[in-house]
Amino acid sequence: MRMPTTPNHLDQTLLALADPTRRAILQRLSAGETRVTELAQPFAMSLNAVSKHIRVLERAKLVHRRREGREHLLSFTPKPMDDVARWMDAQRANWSARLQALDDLLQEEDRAAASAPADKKGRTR
Amino acid sequence: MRMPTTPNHLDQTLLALADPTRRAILQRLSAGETRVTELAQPFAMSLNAVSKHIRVLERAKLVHRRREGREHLLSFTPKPMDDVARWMDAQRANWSARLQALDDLLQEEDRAAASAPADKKGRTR
DNA sequence: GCATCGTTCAACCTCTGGGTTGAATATCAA
DNA sequence: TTGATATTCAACCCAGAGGTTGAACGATGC
Repeated sequence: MRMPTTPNHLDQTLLALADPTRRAILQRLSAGETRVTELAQPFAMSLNAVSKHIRVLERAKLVHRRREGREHLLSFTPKPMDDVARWMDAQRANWSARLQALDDLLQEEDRAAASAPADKKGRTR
Repeated sequence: MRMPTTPNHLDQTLLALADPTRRAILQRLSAGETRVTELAQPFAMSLNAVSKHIRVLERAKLVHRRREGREHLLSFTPKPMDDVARWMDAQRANWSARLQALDDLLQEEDRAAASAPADKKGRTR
């Protein structure tokens, strides 16, 4: 039925980043403000296609557009990437916490086994 | 013409992460190995849909599957996320390096202006 | 005014993503 | 064997992504 679930910030940021053209654009922009045409120049695709990519990046708030006469100057905005970084850090913290807990548990068992050496079914490790 | 450009690792990882269901799956998995059905249980969608999400995560090598009888046990694999983190760090380093350079330049100009106070056209800031 | 430049809008195409349902496959339990 | 359980495969639907081309539109420069 395809509910109209509004995609959240992480969705849009990650989606925007999941394309090599758009990552290249960001890379270029992190070196400084750039016009649309200039930005499109190195790519083997129409200007229109690049324009669309830029809109995706804007939607994700990864780039900001400043109009100056007929030129549109794009610049990189790092904040959404910070949010992604935070999510990933939390995720990895979770993960390593669990590994640590597992490790603690194993050491606990080892100690228990050592103090009761009659136990036959030893864990292989 | 739709060239068959094979998507690289970053593409697949970021694409896999750009969906709330899949992020939730990873979150669950970072707490430990889980069966497919158990994993699907909290979601308001068919088991099949979740199965597809899992395949996307596998393609991105974010989860690993271990068969045990008829059960498939999924576990989280953090490496691809490390790669993403590295890319983002590089990106942000780039960005702040440029800001720093800009800042240095401005201070340089300020010093020049101070040592030649006759200059009329002062930068407004 | 008029041509040109920088950019987007609109329409279209094809491929993929996320979802469905129904059937197939493999394992377990009796 | 037979039936239940865990999971995928296959076919389909619809919306959206990524690309194209052609036209429109607002600044700029004679």
